[in-house]
Amino acid sequence: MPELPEVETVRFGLQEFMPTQKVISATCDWPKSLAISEALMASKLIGATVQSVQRRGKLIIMPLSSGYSILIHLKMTGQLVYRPKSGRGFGGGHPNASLVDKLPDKSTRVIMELTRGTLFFNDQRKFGWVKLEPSDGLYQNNAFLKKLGPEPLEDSYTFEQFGSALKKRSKTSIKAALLDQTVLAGVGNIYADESLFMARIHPLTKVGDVSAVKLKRLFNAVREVMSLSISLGGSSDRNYVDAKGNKGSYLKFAQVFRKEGSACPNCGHKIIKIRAAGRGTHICPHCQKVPKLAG
DNA sequence: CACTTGACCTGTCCGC
DNA sequence: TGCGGACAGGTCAAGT
Repeated sequence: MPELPEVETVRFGLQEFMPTQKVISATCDWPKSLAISEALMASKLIGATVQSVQRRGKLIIMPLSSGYSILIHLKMTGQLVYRPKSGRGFGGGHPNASLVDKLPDKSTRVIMELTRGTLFFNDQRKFGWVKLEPSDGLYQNNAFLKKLGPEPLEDSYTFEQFGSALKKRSKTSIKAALLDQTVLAGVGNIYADESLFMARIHPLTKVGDVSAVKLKRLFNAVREVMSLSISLGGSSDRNYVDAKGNKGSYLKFAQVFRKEGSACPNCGHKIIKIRAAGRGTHICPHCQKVPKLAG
């Protein structure tokens, strides 16, 4: 579930704590979660200082003084939670003191000791990972970053970029195209469903059959939905929390996601759940209709 | 090449 | 109450 708004919320939280801290040690309970060789860890991670916390799509990037960058993908159930050493940072009164104090727990995969605190990478389903790659040329050399589409919330992102990326995917469903990280970066299942509802487009509509008016609506909807979610701290279903262990509140405002059986806020018809692009998909069958095929 | 499906995992929920 | 199976969803590999 961590999609762009959740990852951005995590990044924002970590940015407060991580820069200028030195990595003292890194240990893991599941080798795939910390995919860094012993030699690289010893020479480029331990003793290096974190310079900043960045995000590209759903990926967290932390450049180090060693010339390497820590890359972290949360995939579905990943959490990055920071705990300061006692007497600093959050203070005794912060609302998730109990959650943070319980770490590590059985889903903790990586523990990174820092100068002034500890970073926990928790990941119930073990799909996420922490890697280390050279900062120089990272965006050209990393296979994932190299083909990642534009950042939808950048001011420089245009409808023309959105439209031309979609032209190459005209035979696939609009939902599959939105989830394709090479079309645009950061949209996952929640925001795909929410923005398709906002734009009144059925998720199984072929990209080539979506009218120009609706495509423009969708372009705006993606940005609106994700901006709103960032302002609400993201979406917390089961697992997601931010760097301080706080949940996000966006799902309270969701119109269709996980709302099957309840009334559509636009027309009152019942929201239903279908399958599209291999994923559970939530629509209002009255507001979102597949266009009738000609002939 | 365009596109879809299965694998990677664990925890939860549902039906019997 | 226990057990099997479906499901959750980001990305890559493998398949059509």
